Amino acid sequence: MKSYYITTPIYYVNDVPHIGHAYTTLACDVLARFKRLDGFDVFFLTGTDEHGQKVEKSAIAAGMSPKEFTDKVSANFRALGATMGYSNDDFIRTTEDRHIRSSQAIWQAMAARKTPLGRDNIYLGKYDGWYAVRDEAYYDESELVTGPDGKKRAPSGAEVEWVEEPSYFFRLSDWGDWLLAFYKSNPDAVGPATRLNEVRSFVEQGLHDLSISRTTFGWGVKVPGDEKHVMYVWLDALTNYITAAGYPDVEGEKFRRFWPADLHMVGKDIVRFHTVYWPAFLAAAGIATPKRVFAHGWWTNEGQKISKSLGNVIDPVKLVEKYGLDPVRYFLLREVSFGQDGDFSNSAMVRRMNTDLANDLGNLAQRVLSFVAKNAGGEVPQHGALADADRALLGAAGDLLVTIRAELDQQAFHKALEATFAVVAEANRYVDAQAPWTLRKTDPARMATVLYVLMETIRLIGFALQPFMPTTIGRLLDLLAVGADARSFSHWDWALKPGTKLPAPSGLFPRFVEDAPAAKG
RNA sequence: GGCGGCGUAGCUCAGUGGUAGAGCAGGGGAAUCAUAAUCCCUUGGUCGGGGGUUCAAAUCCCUCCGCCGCUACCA
Repeated sequence: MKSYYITTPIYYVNDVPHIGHAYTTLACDVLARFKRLDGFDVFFLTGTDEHGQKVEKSAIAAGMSPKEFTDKVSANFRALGATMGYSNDDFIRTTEDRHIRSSQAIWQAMAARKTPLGRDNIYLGKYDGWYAVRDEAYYDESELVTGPDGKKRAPSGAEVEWVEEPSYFFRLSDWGDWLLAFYKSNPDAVGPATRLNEVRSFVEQGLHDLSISRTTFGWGVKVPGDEKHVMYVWLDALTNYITAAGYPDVEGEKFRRFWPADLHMVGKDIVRFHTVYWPAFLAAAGIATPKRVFAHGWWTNEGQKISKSLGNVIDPVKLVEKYGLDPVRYFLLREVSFGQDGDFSNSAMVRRMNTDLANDLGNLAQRVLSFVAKNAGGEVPQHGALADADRALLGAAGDLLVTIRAELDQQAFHKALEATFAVVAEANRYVDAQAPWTLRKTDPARMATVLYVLMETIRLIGFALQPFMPTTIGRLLDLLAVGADARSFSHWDWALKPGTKLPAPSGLFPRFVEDAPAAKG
């Protein structure tokens, strides 16, 4: 059985879950569900990133130990998973023992090996720079401004001071040529293509060595052999992807089956960590690199950039409460070309719900199924010989699997949905052209064939949409009396059996009607 | 500043040399199985401005204008 390993980033516990987190994991969930239906042995991973100075400080501020704090906030992300219907197979936390072992192991593997230029991958140096205590951040000399009092200040206005601390470094500067060769021989390693261009030009500028340890705080993975240091959060965080695959047990069945990962899904803000640092870390440790990293875009809210200070953060839980889970899942992956930025607006959401889901798909199912219930005895109709129009429609529906498989392998969710809804539209045209309400009087046998063709088409549409809207489509397949054991793509060509008793039809995608503006007073 | 991308119908976008396209929105009609849903027809663009190459350019080249992304160690 072919394997498929897909990951979300691990989410930083200092954040409150928002639409961005929900979106990334949703995209992975759809791919994971699709691959399972398509016969793959899927490993779908998400989790939380729990180390670092900010977490330590937040815990103190909340009057908790870091462990208590992270237990609490990590649970918020698990809760989001339940709300959104995610099907992840594992949920990793970087504070787990398995991950600490794994992080220390990759450090040692990197330390034991040489760069392409024959030098040590890791060396002890000192990390220095202009540090703003207020901002808890380092600034480059070029960013600083000197005030009238002669003091250097950060762009934020905070005073900076020159600080030095001992730090281990990763000799990233030796890996530039290797990375460029990597991109060249693996053009699919980074998507969309525009991100690959950016990353390549970044690497072409030349790479600096990377500080990979800190001594100024303690909430992290201890550096093996020098416990005054904790590992740089990104090295720790990225390593989660191999931890969950069983690292350092590289001979284990799980690691051999799932590593290298098929896809790391990320937001566009963390492309560099995943396409420069991560491959370099892995190569330095002698571990295979992931097959693909895909970066999606950001959402705006009613045309406005989303920010905490504007107070327009989108809470996915509220969206689901208002519009329902499956419509939200559909909208997020249909509305924008995946990889691009997109805008969330109430009007666009409602338009998708009512036009695509209620009018086109929901009404197609309803008009066909209720017609069958009333005029075909409430069972799968017995079909006769197929006419050209029948074969055309069934052919279009049958082709969907090949189409959406190809689109989803390129993370083109919107195109997969577009292709599927083109068949929905074709089916609606077919209903009008065949007019079963007329055939009922003139040619009942032909009517039965038409209804059968429509039911089969709806079954295939449902199959294609299962990963996107699992709950509602599950109900649709129930209405078609497709057994739970007959819904994987190995049953794509399976056909409905005439005479099968059908349950009473019921609506699947209600129209969304805005609440009437509440009368004041 | 450097590198890259974008600017096509009211809106969102497809279209990389050969008589301008889709969806939604707008207008008209048909049908009546259905969640007043569906189906058909239709209005609408000097393809950001200018110049050039070519028998022919949204599509190639130059230039100008506007917008956006990246340009390192916060997750």
